[in-house]
Amino acid sequence: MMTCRVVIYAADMARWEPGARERLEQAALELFVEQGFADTTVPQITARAGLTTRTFFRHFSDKREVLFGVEQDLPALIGQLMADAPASLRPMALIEQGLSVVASTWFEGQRDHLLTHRAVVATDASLRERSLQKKAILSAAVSQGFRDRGLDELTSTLSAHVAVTVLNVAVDRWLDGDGEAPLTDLVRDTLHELRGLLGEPG
Amino acid sequence: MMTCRVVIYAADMARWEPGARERLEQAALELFVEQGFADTTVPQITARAGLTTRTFFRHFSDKREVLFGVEQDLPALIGQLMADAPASLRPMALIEQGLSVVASTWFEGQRDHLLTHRAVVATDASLRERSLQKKAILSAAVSQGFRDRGLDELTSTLSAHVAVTVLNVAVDRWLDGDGEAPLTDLVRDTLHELRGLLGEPG
DNA sequence: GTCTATATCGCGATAGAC
DNA sequence: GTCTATCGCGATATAGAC
Repeated sequence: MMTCRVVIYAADMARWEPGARERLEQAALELFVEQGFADTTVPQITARAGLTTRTFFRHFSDKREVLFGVEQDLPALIGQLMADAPASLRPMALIEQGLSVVASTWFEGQRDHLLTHRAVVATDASLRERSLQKKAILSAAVSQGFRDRGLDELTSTLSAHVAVTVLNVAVDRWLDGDGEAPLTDLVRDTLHELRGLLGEPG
Repeated sequence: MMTCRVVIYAADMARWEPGARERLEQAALELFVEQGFADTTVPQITARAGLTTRTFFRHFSDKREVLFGVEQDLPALIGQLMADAPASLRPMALIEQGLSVVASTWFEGQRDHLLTHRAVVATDASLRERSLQKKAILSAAVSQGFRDRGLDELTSTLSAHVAVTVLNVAVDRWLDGDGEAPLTDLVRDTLHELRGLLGEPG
């Protein structure tokens, strides 16, 4: 058995410590780093968090989801961002500007945590799969944002793919690098590279 | 790879009815259409195919995978296609040409089956997730193909994303439409739209 | 081919917040 | 009182071990 952080649940105390969800997320991440995702059971996670197995599944639809709780707000935030932008902005201008904002408000300062997170996700196929789903959800939100701005279906879909791809590629470059270059610069550069690629004769 | 299947069964093929894999795929698809993916158990599938549960998991790593057996060869085929193409072809030219070939050799004639397949996948979140993984595998293969042609990491990654996105969007348009327009035309048009989008000022 | 772990989820009871 | 979070028990199917 590992260290069971048996946090005091004395009779006179409140029945539950607050922040069950956060405790589950932290306990899970710790255990995944220590022993791997597949070798960690949900009962182990809940034991460390001082909760029961049943409670885990009320907070997270499955074992993988405990690693992606933070990303849940990103689609809504981006939707807001897109709705607030001037209606006159053309798609590519909105993408460039929006990604810059997201890079500096959402990702900046999270590099260490993202490195840990990415390393854990990389170890397991089912986690990589879930990670892809999160990106698809983001893409769908961006696409919806474009449609709400009056763009047609096709342009919205393609614009969303461009935006999410550029962001993902830029984030990966950011994490692979030494952390010196700001993510915003890498976003701009990645977008520039993509433009150059598409501009070539074909 | 599934080469192990061939090796194991080759020695004593007569003992088994041939086409176990195909029977499992067909039985599964039928049952998924009839009662839904989640409400269909692996024992139900194997019962219809006249096999045991254990056999199912020898052929498919999990229940979802039975729907994606066909896509298994696509990455290798595309890798071959890219290796055979003239070294002088620029990335975008290769994409345009390669997608045209794939559209006419791989997808053409499969529209009805793809419609059924897409409808089943759309009903279940875990299937949509697996579908995304297949697309990511394809993207990785394309990216590798570009790297093998001497392109740098970034260009390869972006080119692969462009190729796979254009193909996926075009296929979706093809399936959504009335089937009159050939997929190759939709691929060309989708690529043209993407070019126009990226060419805009930003 | 058999056996088993454990992910996942339905149900009823309970405890505290409001 | 209602509402929500938690617990405890139990059932089933997937998926992997032997």
